[in-house]
Amino acid sequence: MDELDKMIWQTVDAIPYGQVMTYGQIAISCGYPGYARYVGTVLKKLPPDTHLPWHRVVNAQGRSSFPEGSEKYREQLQRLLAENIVVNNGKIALSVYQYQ
DNA sequence: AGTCTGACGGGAT
DNA sequence: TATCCCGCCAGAC
Repeated sequence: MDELDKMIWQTVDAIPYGQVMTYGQIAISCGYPGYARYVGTVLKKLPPDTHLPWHRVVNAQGRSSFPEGSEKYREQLQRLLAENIVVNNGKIALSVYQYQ
């Protein structure tokens, strides 16, 4: 799955500022439908100091997949807000911010 | 080989 | 809208 890992990195790296993509959507665009969970495991392996915009990846419900209240959860929302993305009660309007 | 664990998703209720 | 439940898939044991 090393090739897939690279494709996922590239896909995430290509998400424009101010927009987001879902795990499942990334898996599909990489040619691996059904690999949403794997996208998550790949992002989890990223080094803490990565430059990849991992915060632009949310789940199909338009929410952060980190436990509410956790450090990562707050960091992701903070980064999204910094990109002028509106977050209502932890929810992001995919109809507005999802990158196609 | 069997079981459990996730940064998941979708359908049923 | 909110749970709940089940299918999904690689990886760690």
